[in-house]
Formats: sequence, C-alpha cells, structure tokens
Amino acid sequence: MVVDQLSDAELDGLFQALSDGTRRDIIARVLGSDGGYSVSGLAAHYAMSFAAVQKHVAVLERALLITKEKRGREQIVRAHPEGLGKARRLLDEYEGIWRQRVRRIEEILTEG
Amino acid sequence: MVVDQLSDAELDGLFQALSDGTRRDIIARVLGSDGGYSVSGLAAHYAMSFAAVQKHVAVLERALLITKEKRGREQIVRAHPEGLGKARRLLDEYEGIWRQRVRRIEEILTEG
DNA sequence: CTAACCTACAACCAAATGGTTGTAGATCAG
DNA sequence: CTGATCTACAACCATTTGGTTGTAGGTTAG
Repeated sequence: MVVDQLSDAELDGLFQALSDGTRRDIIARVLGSDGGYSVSGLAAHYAMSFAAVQKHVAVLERALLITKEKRGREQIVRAHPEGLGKARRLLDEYEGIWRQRVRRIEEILTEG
Repeated sequence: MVVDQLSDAELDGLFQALSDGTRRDIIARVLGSDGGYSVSGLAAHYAMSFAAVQKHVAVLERALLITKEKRGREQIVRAHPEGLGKARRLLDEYEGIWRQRVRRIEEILTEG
C-alpha cells in the first residue's frame, strides 16, 4: 500500500503542524477534554497573545488535526485525528520497511 | 507512560525533519537501499545543488533519523529509525487517548 | 605528483514562520 | 441599548528555512 493517497503537500502540513510544542500541547489538551475548548479558553493557558494561539489553531485545522465548530460567539475546538492517523501510518510504513530489512540481514547472517 | 523522555526540542526537530518532501524521500530511499548512499549518490537524484542535499542530510542526522559513516572519501548515509520510533510512539499515544475517549462516549450513550 | 572527486562550510538571498499590535464584526449579559 | 467578550484578520517584525554560489580540505585514480 502506498499509504493512502496523501499528497506531499498534505504530509508537509501534517508534520509541520506537529513540529511545534505549543501546537502539540493544544492537541494533547483538546484530546484530554470532554467538551472541547474555545479558542480563548485555549489561549488562557499559553504565555502568548490570543492572535498567536489563533494562528496555531488555524495551522492544526488546515492539517486536519482539529476541527472548529461555532457555538454562539465561541468557536469550539475538538480533536479530529484523521491527520494523526495519516502521519502515523507513514511512520509505520517506514518502520515496517526497516524491520523487514533488519530481518533479511539477520537471515543472511544466520543461514550463511 | 509519558512517551520516553523526549524533550520538546527533540520532537520539534523530529517532526520538522519529517515535514519536507525531499527529506522524506531521502529517508525512503535510504531505507530501501542495502548498502546505504553516499551524499553525492543521494544528491544525484534531486534537482537541487549538492550543498542543499547536504543540508537536508544534516537535518535528518540531527533528528536521529539517519547516521553518516565515513568510508574513504565518501560519507555513507544509513537509516537510523530511532527518531522514527519516537515520533510514531507519540502519535500512537495521541491516537490511544482518542480511541479511549470515543469508547467512553459510546459507553455513556449505550448504557445511558 | 596531479587531477578529479567527495565533502564541509561560509556567505548570501527570498520566502515562510512565529510572534506582536491594532481594528472590526458578532454575540452575549445586564 | 450598551458594554464586555469572542473571534477574525491585516500589517508589521525578527528569526528560521531552503535554496544558491564559492572556497577549501581530504581522498582516490592515473
């Protein structure tokens, strides 16, 4: 399998979204919440401006790692691990190839 | 478990390293090779300068995704999926939390 | 020895990133 | 209605990133 049909650009965005500690923390926080977080609810936890957190949320949304849902004047952020799965499957594939390779080398060494 | 002891900076570097198509291609190429690639052997495959590929290799090395081994005048690049595993384990953990949450919600709905 | 090759690294440049402040439109509370 | 709150978005700035060219040092081939 060629790992879904995820385009290069999609993967770029996915891994790039995951490459920032604040964004990973937002993911963890949202995953660990029951009802989700409003954007300002999230922003309250970080030592940066609201707008900065807003941008991080936008990056995560583009990468399909979260979704936003309007509720009144708030925008509720929830986990949407579709992107998560895609990224993990690529790493799985890489690791699979690696393990296969290690196994082959061991075979060659043992069976001589 | 708190996913090894990988520091934020380590994860930043890991995911950032994975967020570029050329670098992912280098990983795939090296994983798929038997003896590894020299840096210029790699560079031959990309429409960019040798120095650019050299920089990509350096990024991957810092992220523990590959290793370089000097052999004569060449530098042999090999896969070193330690970083790979770390990244995958974090995504696994995220997905685990998600699945747990989905299960809990289903329980609440069914046992109502 | 000399020439070719492989690598390292510095200096430079354009574009993207992560942050800021400021402005403005909705929505809710009193 | 009015004021406070939540969000969106633009403009700006410093730093990082991904690329370039150029120079220099080690290693191999002839």
